[in-house]
Formats: sequence, structure tokens, C-alpha cells
Amino acid sequence: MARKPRQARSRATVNAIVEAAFIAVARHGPAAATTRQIADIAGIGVGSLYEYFSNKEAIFAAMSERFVSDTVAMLQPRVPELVRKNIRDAVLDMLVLFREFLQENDELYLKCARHAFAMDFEEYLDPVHRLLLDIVTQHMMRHPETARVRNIPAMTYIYINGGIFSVVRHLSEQNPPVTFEELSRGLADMVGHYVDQELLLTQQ
Amino acid sequence: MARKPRQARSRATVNAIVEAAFIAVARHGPAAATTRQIADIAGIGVGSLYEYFSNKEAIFAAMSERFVSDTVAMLQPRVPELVRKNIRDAVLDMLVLFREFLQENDELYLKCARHAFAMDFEEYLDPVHRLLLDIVTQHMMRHPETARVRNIPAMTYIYINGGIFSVVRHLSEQNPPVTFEELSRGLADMVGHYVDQELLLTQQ
DNA sequence: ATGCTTGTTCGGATTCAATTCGGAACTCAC
DNA sequence: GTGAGTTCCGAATTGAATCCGAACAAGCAT
Repeated sequence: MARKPRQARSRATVNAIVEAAFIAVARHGPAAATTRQIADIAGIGVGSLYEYFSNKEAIFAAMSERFVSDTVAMLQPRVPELVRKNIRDAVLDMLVLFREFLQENDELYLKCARHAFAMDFEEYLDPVHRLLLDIVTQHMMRHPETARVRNIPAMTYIYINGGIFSVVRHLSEQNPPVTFEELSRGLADMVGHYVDQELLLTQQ
Repeated sequence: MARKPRQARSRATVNAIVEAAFIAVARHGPAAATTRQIADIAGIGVGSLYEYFSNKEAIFAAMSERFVSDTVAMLQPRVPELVRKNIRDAVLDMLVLFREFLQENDELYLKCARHAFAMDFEEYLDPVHRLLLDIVTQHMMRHPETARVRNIPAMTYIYINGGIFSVVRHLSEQNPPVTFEELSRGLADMVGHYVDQELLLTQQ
């Protein structure tokens, strides 16, 4: 972002640019989305893009940030409910929520997420990582018996990276080799079985 | 590939182009790697690129294919040895092999794999998927007790997508939140615990 | 209201990379 | 050694990203 928006008008412009970029990328992919398209969709001149973004990559970065913060905002209010459930159901619920989120607005987010990794998306995953760790922590406080589970940071790391990637890839595939139900059940059991086995192995 | 190479000379050119592309991408990333750079590194004229590749994306596609087939070639000879081991050791071995493979040649492959997803890399993963399924099948034949494990296709899908992504991302991070040992142990236990728990749940 | 300053928008001009094209250089079978 | 098929080249074309200076709007003091 080259300049900070002061007036309400310009803040609206910045917003319009990011939203236009989502539409353009969903339509043509990040490589084929041109600055002219983005400007046209946003209803502004090309030059205006550069008032707030130093280049096209900066727009993509803003999209990644927006996507991540929207994801967190979508999940956050469900946290109290999630941490009350058993682990498998909590995971299944999160996956369904995530799928619905991706498919909102005619799959706008999914169509972008498919190419997310072309936009250094991973750089901005940190808030999601923190949220997941927070959920795990709260869950453990409510289910104290799970405190014996080992290697939690690594498992969370694997789960967030691997889980998001698997789901996005799965939803993007024309004919995936497994159904979404099998996939989500697999992810839920992957977590659930791990915890169960850990409890078994560490019992006194 | 716009045209099929007939003479030995041109096959060498195609090869030089793909190798030059790896170097250019490792150096500058896929977006900033120009056709001129690739041509210069390959020691040919820009025009020649288009004799064999219809555009830059086609070169990236060839890189992905090469990377995947090299990965398979690297793993294939170790399969007999891998299927003899217990699951956790087999996974750990594969991860170490994969890491060493990525770090060969001054991390040439890792530096490209980091951006792999900008090049529609996933499209070409199929051979790896087949190899993994093959390893699983062979492993099950040698350890018949594991035949009771359910949902194997989905678990393989998750494991290959999630596992590759987690490892590449981890190796690319400047200061990762977990060590490679924790990560690989996590992945090994994720598989191992899953199998153990399945055996427990399905025993008569 | 009026003039002044600062913030905002615009779109043509510039720059730079991808791709094309027409011909030169090479290879090989005869 | 010839020529038909193949391979290579790099200047010219094309089109997108980015820059820039003029025009326009908002806020503010008088």
C-alpha cells in the first residue's frame, strides 16, 4: 500500500479494488487478471490502483490478508460451541463451515483460493494458525484428560497446512478420487485417532 | 510442447531449457523469471524456446512433470526396503529421503517447489499419488494384519497433499515454529497412530 | 461564498517482457 | 555435395504493468 487513505471516499476505493481483484482473479486466475480488468470492475481508472498499492502483488497480498481475516472472523464466533464438542465432531464442523465459507458468493473465495499459493498466501496464514492453537488450548482446558497428548505444536502445524491444502485442492478438483465426506471423515479421524492413541500410550 | 524434437541436438535443447528454467526460477521465482534469462542460461536464443514450448507456462508444466518423475525415480528403488519396515519408520525414511532430494544441488528443487503451486504443480502429482498407493498396497501385503484399516484412499489423499505441502512449506520457512524432527515425527505418528487405532477399533 | 491547500482520480505515455516470424544455419540421407 | 527437413536465431510486434502530471474534489480558513 503506497499511501494511507484519509478520506472516506478513498477508503471505499481501496475496498472496491480488493473486491474487484477477487472477482477478476476468480474469473481469470491471478496470472491472467490484468490491472485494467481490476480497475474496470472496481469502476476506477488504472492509475488509481497505484495510489494505494505499489504493484499488482500488493493487491494480491491484500486479498490474502482479507481472506485470512474473513476466515478467522467466520470461525471466531463458533469457537465456544466448537470447544464443547468432542474432537471428531469439532473437526467435522470446522470443515463443513470452511467448505460453506469457500462456496459463498458463487464460490468467489474458492476460485481464488485454488490459486492462493501463487500469491504467497502462506505468508499470511499466521492469524489462522493462532486461532487454531487457541481453539486447541481452550478445548484442552475443557477436556483436561487430553492434556497428556504430545507434540501439539507440530500436529497443529501439520493439520492447518495439510488440512487447508487438502480441502481447497479437493473442492477445486473436477472429479476428486474421494468424496468430501470421506475426506472430512479422514481428517477428523486423523486427529481423533491421534489423540485417542496418545491417551492410550501415556496412561499411567 | 509446440513441436516434437526429432534430432538428438534438439532433444538436448529441450533438456537444457527445462534445466535452465529450474535455475532461473530458483533464482528469481516464477513470476520474475523471464524468457530471456531462461534462454541465456540454456545458451540458446529466445526464439528457440517457442520451438518446443508453446509458452512460458508450458515450460513450467514441463518442470512440474520433471520434478514429479524425478521424485518417483528417487523413491522407486527404495520401495522394497520401505515396505519391509514398520509404518512409522517407513514414513520417517520417506520424509528424510524427500528432504535430501529437495536439498540436492544447492536446494535447486526446494527453491522451485516453494513456488510450485504457482505453476499448477498439483495437476501433475498423479504419479506420486499412484506410487504412494502402490507402497501402501505392498506394505499391506507384507503386514496382512493392517488390512482392516479403513478409508485408505482418503487417508492417502490427505497424506500426500498435506504431507508434501507441510514439508515443502516447512523447509522454505526462515524460522519455522517447529523443527523438522518434530514435524516428521508428527507425520509418522499421524499415520502410525491412525493405523494402530484402526486395528484396535476393528479387532474382533 | 471565495480562494487556497491538500487529497484523490484519471488515462495517456513509458517501459519491459512474452511471443511471433522470416530467414540463416545445420543435419542427414541419398 | 545437395536439398529437404529440422533447428536456431534475434529484431519486430504486442500487450500488460507501472509512472506521471494534469484535472478534479474536499476540507478549511477567511
